[in-house]
Amino acid sequence: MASARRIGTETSRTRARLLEVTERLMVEESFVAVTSRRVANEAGVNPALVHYYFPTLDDLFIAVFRHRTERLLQRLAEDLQTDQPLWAMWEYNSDRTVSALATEFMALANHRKAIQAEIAAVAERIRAMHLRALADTLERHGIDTEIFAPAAIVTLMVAIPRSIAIEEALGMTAGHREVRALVEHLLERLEGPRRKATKTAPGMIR
Amino acid sequence: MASARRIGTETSRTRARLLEVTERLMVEESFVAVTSRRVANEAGVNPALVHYYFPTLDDLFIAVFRHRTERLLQRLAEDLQTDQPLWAMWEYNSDRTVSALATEFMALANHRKAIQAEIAAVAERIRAMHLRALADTLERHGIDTEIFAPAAIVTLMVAIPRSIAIEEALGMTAGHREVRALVEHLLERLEGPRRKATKTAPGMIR
DNA sequence: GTCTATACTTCGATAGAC
DNA sequence: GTCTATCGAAGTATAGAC
Repeated sequence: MASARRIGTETSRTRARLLEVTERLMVEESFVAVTSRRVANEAGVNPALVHYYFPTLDDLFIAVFRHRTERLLQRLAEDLQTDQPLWAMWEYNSDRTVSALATEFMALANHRKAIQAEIAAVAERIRAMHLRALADTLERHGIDTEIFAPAAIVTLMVAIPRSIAIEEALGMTAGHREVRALVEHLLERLEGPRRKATKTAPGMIR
Repeated sequence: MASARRIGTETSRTRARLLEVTERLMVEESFVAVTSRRVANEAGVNPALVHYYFPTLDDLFIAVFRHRTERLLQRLAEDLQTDQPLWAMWEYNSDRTVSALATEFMALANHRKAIQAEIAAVAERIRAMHLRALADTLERHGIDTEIFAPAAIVTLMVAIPRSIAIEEALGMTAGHREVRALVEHLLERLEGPRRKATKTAPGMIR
């Protein structure tokens, strides 16, 4: 019997609030801002309570990651089951909250190895989902998949909006409008104009 | 008279060593690993000495940034003065040390506002250099600059290798080879095969 | 479920001796 | 130029009262 330490239930409202606060801190500031004291203050509770629900900070970070990931994977799976998977990827990854969180978690993984494996696994899983949704799309549109390999397209649909988001957070703007115009021009040529009412999610870049 | 605190000279060998160690820590671990104690240990000196050369950690980070930036801007300026500026941008940004440092400094800027302005300014300056070098290249090659705007191309030449570098640090590999092949195929069509002996700098990704 | 109290660690920074 | 010594702040984490 190692430890009889108590841990709060997963359905607690307070626990949910701690997750919210942590995620917000990561998006608005950085993962460095996430400390048990800071999270507790923002949530209006005592610091010790953070450790009651999440024994270590790694536990807290991983809980936030899983909580977010579940919702996102679900939404993404639905989005990809249309005839415009490329448009869906592009919009999904252009969501400001999505890209900001992804960036912070990747930076976090650089110095918390316990988290690295989990993040990489989910990222690869998302990439696989993307690839599957794109499997026949390119051939159907008569693309030379020798050069424009599906794996390359998928990687670009993530890489481009993520880099742009990072630069925007820094206050840079040069070239962003032009890149978006270029990509969307190509998407239109491939999949036609974006149909579906783009319910601009909160956190959308523009 | 606010403070008569002493500060070490800029030509000191110890100071240079502290800069080296800090940069290495940022590349190999993360900016979070940079503490006065850690830097001092790695450099084999006393922690107080770090504060002798760099009164605050912000001073240290900014010194590293400027030191690196000077060398890189110089190298970049030379590289761009050829007839293969796109190839030069691509290789420059594919340098592992360059992209890792850029990423860390951007993450650092997220929670040290004193540093944000300086980083953004240099980043915009580099982008402007890129743009200038590319000004006539695209038209000369008969590219439709209405769609393939120079600003978009430049942004992509930075965004793509940087995102790939971040993913690689995480242990991801999917799609990277294919993206490189695609981009380099397009670069060949535009500027011909890469000439110049690519003196693969230390830190090059592959 | 929440808080008080507290142990322990690490960090940034400074004064002053050598 | 470098080190010893030290302060105060902030961090993680735990035990135990309520």
